[in-house]
Amino acid sequence: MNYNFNEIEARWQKYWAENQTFKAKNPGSIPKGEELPKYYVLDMFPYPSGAGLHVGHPLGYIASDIYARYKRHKGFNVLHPQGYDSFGLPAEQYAIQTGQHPALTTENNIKRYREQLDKIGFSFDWSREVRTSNPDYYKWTQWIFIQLFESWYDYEQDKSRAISELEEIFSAEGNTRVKAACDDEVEDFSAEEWNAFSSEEKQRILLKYRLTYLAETEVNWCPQLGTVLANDEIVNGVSERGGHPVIRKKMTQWSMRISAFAERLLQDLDKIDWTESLKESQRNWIGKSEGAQIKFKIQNSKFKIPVFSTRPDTIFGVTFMTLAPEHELVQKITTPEQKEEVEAYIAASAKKSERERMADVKTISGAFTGAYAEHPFTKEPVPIWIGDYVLAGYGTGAVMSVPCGDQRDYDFARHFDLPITNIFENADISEEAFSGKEGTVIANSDFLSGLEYKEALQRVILELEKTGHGYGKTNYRLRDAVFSRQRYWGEPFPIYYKKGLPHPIPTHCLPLELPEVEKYLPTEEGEPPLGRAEKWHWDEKNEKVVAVEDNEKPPLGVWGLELNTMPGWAGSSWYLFRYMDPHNEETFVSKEAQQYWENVDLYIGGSEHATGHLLYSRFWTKFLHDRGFLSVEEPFKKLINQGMILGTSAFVYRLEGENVLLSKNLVGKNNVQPIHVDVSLVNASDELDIEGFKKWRPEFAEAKFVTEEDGTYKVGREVEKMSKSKYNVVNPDDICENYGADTLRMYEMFLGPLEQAKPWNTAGITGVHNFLKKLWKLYHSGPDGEFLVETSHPSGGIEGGLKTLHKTIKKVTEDIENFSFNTSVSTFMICVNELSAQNCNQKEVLEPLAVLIAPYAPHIAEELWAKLGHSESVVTAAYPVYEEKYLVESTKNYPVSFNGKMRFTMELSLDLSEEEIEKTVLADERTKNYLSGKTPKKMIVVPGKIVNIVI
RNA sequence: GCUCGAGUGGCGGAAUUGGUAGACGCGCUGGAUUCAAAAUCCAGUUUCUUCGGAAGUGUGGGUUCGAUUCCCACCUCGAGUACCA
Repeated sequence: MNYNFNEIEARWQKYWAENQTFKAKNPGSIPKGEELPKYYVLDMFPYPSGAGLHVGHPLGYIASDIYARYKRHKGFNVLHPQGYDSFGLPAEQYAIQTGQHPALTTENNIKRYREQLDKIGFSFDWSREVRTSNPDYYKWTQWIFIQLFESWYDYEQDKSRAISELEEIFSAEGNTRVKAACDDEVEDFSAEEWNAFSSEEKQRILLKYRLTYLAETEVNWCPQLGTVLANDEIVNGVSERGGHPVIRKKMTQWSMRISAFAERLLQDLDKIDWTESLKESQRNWIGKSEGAQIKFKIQNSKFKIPVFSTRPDTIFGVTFMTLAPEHELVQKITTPEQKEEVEAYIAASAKKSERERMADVKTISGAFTGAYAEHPFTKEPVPIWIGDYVLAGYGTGAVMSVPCGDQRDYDFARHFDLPITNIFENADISEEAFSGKEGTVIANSDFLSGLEYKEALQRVILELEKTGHGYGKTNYRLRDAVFSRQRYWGEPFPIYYKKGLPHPIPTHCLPLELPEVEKYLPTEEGEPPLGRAEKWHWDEKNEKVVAVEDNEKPPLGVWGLELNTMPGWAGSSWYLFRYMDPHNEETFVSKEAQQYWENVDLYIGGSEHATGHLLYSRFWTKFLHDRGFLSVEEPFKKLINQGMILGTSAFVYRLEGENVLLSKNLVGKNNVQPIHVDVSLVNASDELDIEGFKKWRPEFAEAKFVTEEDGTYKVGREVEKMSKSKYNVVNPDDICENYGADTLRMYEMFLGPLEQAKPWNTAGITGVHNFLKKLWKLYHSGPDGEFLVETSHPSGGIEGGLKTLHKTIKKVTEDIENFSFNTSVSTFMICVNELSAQNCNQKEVLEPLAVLIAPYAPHIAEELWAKLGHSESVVTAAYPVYEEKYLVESTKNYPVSFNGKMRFTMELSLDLSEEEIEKTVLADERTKNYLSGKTPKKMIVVPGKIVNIVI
C-alpha cells in the first residue's frame, strides 16, 4: 500500500469539515468540568485579490496552524479563526474597468481563496469567519466610529471619556481648566459663556474635542486614484498601489485623534512580546522628543512665533529664526521691501513636490522676510528667514536657528552669511556645527554659562516658565490619521450633515448599508462615488435612508449623508475581537466572550504593517478599553513576523534588435535584453522547454535559439518578489496535487527560519516528500507493504526506539515553543531515519510519533492514528511528554586537549565526578606520552563536555 | 545619514549561559537493483594535502586553555526611517 496522499488528504479534510473538528467553544457552551485554558492564535487576515494564493501566502498560516494544533494537543481551548479584509482598492479599480460590482468579484475571490486554503488542511474555525465588507460586520465598524465621535481625550485622567461628560464640565466651569486633546485654536470660555452658546455653536466647539473630528487638512491627494492617501500609503512620493504621483491639497476630512494616545502607545510597547525591531519602528514612528516650546515676539508687531526645540539650552546661540515657507505668519510679517523675494520663494517651493523636496536635501535655499524677532533673554533682534528645510508639518513649523549646534542651521548660516556665535566651551565650530550633548559645558550664555548640558536644560526651562516665554514640552512626530477616502468600496460613514454640522445616525439604525451606484468613479463635480447614489439622504424623523432628486431641495428633516468612505484599516483595527463572538447582533463582542478570550496570544503576519495596521489596532483597542467595552489595553500579546517567500524568476536573453535568443552562458559581452519566462517552462536544471516557450509567446515562434554545447537552452535566474507579472509564481494547488498538502506544509517550514525572507525552490521538496514516504513505510511494514504495527515487542527490541522517540519529543517541543519550525522538521527526519535503521515499528513508539507529527503533517497523522485503532481524531490526542530516563547517555566522547590544542578523544562515563575524570585522563597512555613525565599546571574539566590540560 | 538585523560548503541552512563547526535537506559522485528509465536502497561529498596532517564560519585586532558564539574597528548585504528642530 502506497502513501496515497491525495486520497488521504481529501478524506480527512472532509471529515474535519463534517465533524467541525476545529470549532472553538465559547464559555457558555463549555460543559461544567471540561473547562480548558484558552489560547488565541491569529493570522493577519488576507485581502482576497483576484490572483489567488501563491506559495508565499500560506507560510504564516502554516506556522500559526502548527502552533494552534500543538496547543490543542497540550490541552488548550484554541481559538484559531480566519476571515477576509474584503474592502479595498483593487476590487474597486476592477469595478471601474469592468463595471462588475466589487461585492461580486470579492465574493468570487473569496471562494477561490477558501478552496486553496482548504486544500492545505488548516485547522481554522470557519464558523467564525468575518468579512469586513459584510454589513453584519461593518455595522460594528460604524458603531465604533460613532463611539469615537462621542468621545474626547482627558489628559488629566489619561483616558478617553464620553463627550457628555465634557459638556457637563463646560456647563459647570467652562473649558479653561480642562486638559483635553483638541484643536490648538479653541478659545477659552467660561461656564456662563458656554451655557449662552446656541446648540450649533456648542456642536461646533465639541467637534474640536471629539476623537474623530472634521478638519481642513492638507492631504496627500492622488489625482489618478481620485483619493486621499495616508502617509504610510505613499512610498517614495508615489502611491503604494499603482505608483501614481501624489500632490498636496487642502480638504475637509475626518481625522482620528491618535496623537492623544501617543505616550500610551509608546509606553505600552514595553508590556508586549514583539520583536525589538518592530517595537523600534513604532517608537520611531511615534517619534517622541522632549524639549521646550518657546515664544519669540516679533518686533513692531502683535504676533508671536512659537518654536519647539530639543536644545533650549542653546538659546543664547540663536542668531536667526527660520519658518517653513507655508507658515501662516509669513504673509503677515514680511516687510514690503522683501515681499517680492519672499513670494517668489514661496511660489518656488510650492511648485516643488514633496518628492522633489525630499530628494533635494543638499541644496540650501531660503529668503529673508525683513522682519525681526526679539530674543527672549537678550532682547537682541533676531532676523526671521524662511527656508524649506523647515517642515510645516512638524512641531510648530518654525525653528530657532542655532548654527553653532545644528548642522542644518550651520549650513544655512554659511550659505547666507549669517553670524554664528559659539556658545560651547572647548568646541571647534570652524568647519561644522557641534552637536555633542552629554558633558558639554555651555559658555557665553548669561545665566547658563558654566553649566553642563543637563543642568542648563533644566535651568533654561525654569527660566522660560518664570518669564512666561515658554515651557517644557514633549513633542511627537505621530500625526492624527486622516480617515476619509473618496472611494466606493469601503464602510460608509454613519454621518449626515445638518446645517453644515455632522450628526451620527442613531446606532439602532446601523448598519448604514453601502448604496448602489451606476459607476464607481468620482462624480463630474468631483464628489466621491457615493455622490452618484440615488438614495443617499437621511430622513431624521423616519430614521431611514431616502432619495432626493439632484435638482431638488431636500424636504424638511432630510439631510445629505457623508459621501466619503472609511479607509482599509477601519475594519482591520478591531476584527480580532469579532472572532470571539462573531454572530452577536447586540454588541460587537459580548463582555463574557471578550473576558474569556481576552486578546490575541499569538499573532503572525508580515512586518509591512508595523506602522499602519498594528498601530491603529492598538489605538482602537486602547480607546475601546477606556470606554469600558474591552478588558484589555493591547490587541496582540505576542507577535511574529514571517519573512516573505521570494520567487526565483527565469530569463531568456534576446540579442538587442534581433529575433535571436542566447542561452545564459553564451551571453558574454553581447548586448541582450532579459525577458521573463514562466517558471513552469523551465526544469530543475534550468533548461528551457523551447517548444513550450514558443507556444506561450507566439511572437518568438520564429526566433532562433542559440543553445549550449549539449544542445540545451539554459535560462538565467534571479530572486525577486513572487508576482504574476514576473511569471515566477508557484501555485500551492499544484504542489498539493503533486506532493500533498503535508509535504507543502513541512517544506515551507523546512525552507528556513520563519522570520527570514527566503527564495522558493521547488526542487528541494523531494527531500521532505521522501521523509513522509519513509514515515508511511514505518507503519506499513507488512510483507506487501500493508499496515503493520507491533503491539508487543520482542524482549530488548524497543530500547533504541524509545530513546529516539524521547529525544525527538524533547527537541521538537522546544523548537515549537521557540518557533524554530525548520529545525524541528530536521529532527523528524533524523527520528524516522533512526527508527527505520532499527526496524522499530512498535506501537509504543509509533503512536506518540503520530501525535508529535500531527501539527506539521495533519493528514497523514490522522490516517495513521485511525489505523492505530483510535476512533477520535488525533487533534484531541494528548501531546507526548518525554521521559528523562530515555535521554540519559552513559558515556560520552570527551575531547582531551593540551594547551588548547586538541589531541585525542576519550570515551568517558557520565557518572564520573570531576576528580575521577582527571584521574582517568592522567592514567591514560596517550596523556602520559604527551606529558612525558611533566606535571600539568592546571586541568580544566567540564563534566559532559571537555578536558583541557595546561602544561 | 540614523536605527535594527544578518554575513558559515556548490545551494537552503544547523550549532551561541564560549566546548568535536558544517546537523538535516537539495545538488553532485560512485555503487546496488533494472533490458532500460523512474522509484528505492547503500557509500561518499568544507578546502588544501607530501595522506603524517594543515587551514577554515565577511576582514583585521582583542579577551580565553578554548571563539561561528563575547569585545573593538572595518567591509558587504538586507529591512525600516528620513531635512524631526
